[in-house]
Amino acid sequence: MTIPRGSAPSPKYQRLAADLRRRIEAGEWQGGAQLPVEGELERYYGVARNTVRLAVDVLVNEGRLVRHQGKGTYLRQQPVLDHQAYAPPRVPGQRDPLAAPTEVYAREARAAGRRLVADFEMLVVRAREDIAERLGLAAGEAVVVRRQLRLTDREPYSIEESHYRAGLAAGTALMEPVPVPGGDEEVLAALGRTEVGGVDHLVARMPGPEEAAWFEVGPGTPLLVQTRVTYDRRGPVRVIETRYAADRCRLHYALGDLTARG
Amino acid sequence: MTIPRGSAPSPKYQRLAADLRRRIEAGEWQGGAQLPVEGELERYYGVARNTVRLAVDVLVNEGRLVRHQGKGTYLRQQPVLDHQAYAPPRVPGQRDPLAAPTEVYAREARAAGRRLVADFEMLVVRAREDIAERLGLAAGEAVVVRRQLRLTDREPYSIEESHYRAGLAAGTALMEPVPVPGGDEEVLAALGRTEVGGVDHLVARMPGPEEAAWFEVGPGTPLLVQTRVTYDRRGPVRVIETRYAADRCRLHYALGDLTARG
DNA sequence: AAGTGGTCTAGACCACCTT
DNA sequence: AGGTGGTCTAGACCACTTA
Repeated sequence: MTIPRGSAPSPKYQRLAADLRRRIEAGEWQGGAQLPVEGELERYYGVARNTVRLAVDVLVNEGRLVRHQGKGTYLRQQPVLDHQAYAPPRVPGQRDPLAAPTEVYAREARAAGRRLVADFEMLVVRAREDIAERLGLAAGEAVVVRRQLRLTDREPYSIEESHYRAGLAAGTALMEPVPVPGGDEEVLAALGRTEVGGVDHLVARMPGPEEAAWFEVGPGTPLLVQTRVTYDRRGPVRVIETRYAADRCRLHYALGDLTARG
Repeated sequence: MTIPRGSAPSPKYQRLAADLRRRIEAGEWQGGAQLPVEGELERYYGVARNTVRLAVDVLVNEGRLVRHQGKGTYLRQQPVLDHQAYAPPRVPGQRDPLAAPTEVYAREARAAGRRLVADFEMLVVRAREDIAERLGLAAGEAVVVRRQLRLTDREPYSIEESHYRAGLAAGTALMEPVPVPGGDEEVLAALGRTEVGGVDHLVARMPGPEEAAWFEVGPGTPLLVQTRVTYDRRGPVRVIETRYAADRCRLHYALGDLTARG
């Protein structure tokens, strides 16, 4: 047994995890480098293979390592893509859009030297309970969901879903299973329902199995979920829920008076 | 082997996890109820104990279950506490504070029927690289960190750290190891450095070992990290980094024109 | 003392990737 | 073919909680 005994946690696999964490932070392996294979760690630390795996599990769940079957265990590297979630209007009184058209994401990706593509889906479903409540609907009422699935350089990035009351979308381009060229805002404006205000709710949580599969994330990567309710004078217009793989994104909000700096 | 074979994932422990997930979602166990003990699952599904543990690991990492040594495995329940991270001024031209004094958190907790308490620490350290950059400092320059450790009903809730350039804090109440009664904003105002604008950066990530220990979270609970840089006309004033246990909080941002609704 | 989850071992075989 | 991580077993003992 060659594992350093820190003070507190006695379990062997935790001390092993702590030692690997220390070596990682000391920069022993750089970039997306491969760690020693399990057999080597087994011999080096003089423990059973399952103990090595328990230790590596800890670091995988912390988001530091990633395992690739048949290849090895690697340091994870995380290039993030920033997204401006909101900025107040530059000219007072002028309205900034509360929804970012795909073009905004594409521009942000381009600025980072990456290419963004998006798939589109339209579906009609019973509203989830929290969505119904925010739209002021009865539980189980139908909503139109317009979904954008975004990838940067083939890497899954976000799922954005706009939820509309079925009666609002009926008979408009919002029922078409294709994106509206100028963005859904254009349709809403034509309906006299221009969004002037909104509220964002932000939470982080671990993905469920379907989400983990779509985002291609294992344990150790949470989702960042942004839920925006937009309003006009008549009430709520839509709920936009956007889920991001948290290791690939950072959301920005500009606040207050920005003529200062920002 | 009594585990239902879904279609895709053949590994036994994954099918077992999927079946437990299904039973959880079907409401077989409610509230913070205890699941069958490992030995019982072992017999019921006809697998080895380690296989049961692998399956339960999956659900723990998804944040659905929590294990208590010597007691059992339980459904996790998550009462969240909402926090208004920002709202634009109600009267145009009037300034809303960009930092929420402890009193705001206390009021939000009270509204949820909980009691909030906070510990305070002041320390002088070399600035982290990203903090230095945002404050416009050279790498390794000293900063004053004023830290609020907040708990609701003894449950760890958030760690908020305000970072000030050492030269700014020198000779002021910001150097005192106690909270400023009216909030640090009062001191800044007296220095002629009233914050008028800011930018928030939001990310989610898994906690490191110290963070997991302080927040009393195991695997399956990410952190939500809010980093706010505030400005006045002369430049950046401070960086406020707030870390929340993501299962205990939800951040709100009010956007645009709120006279509409919200 | 009994019951629960936590740790650890030793070994087997499988699935995937590279050569 | 050989190496890597992935799965699974069977059994042992430890640590913590409750009665």
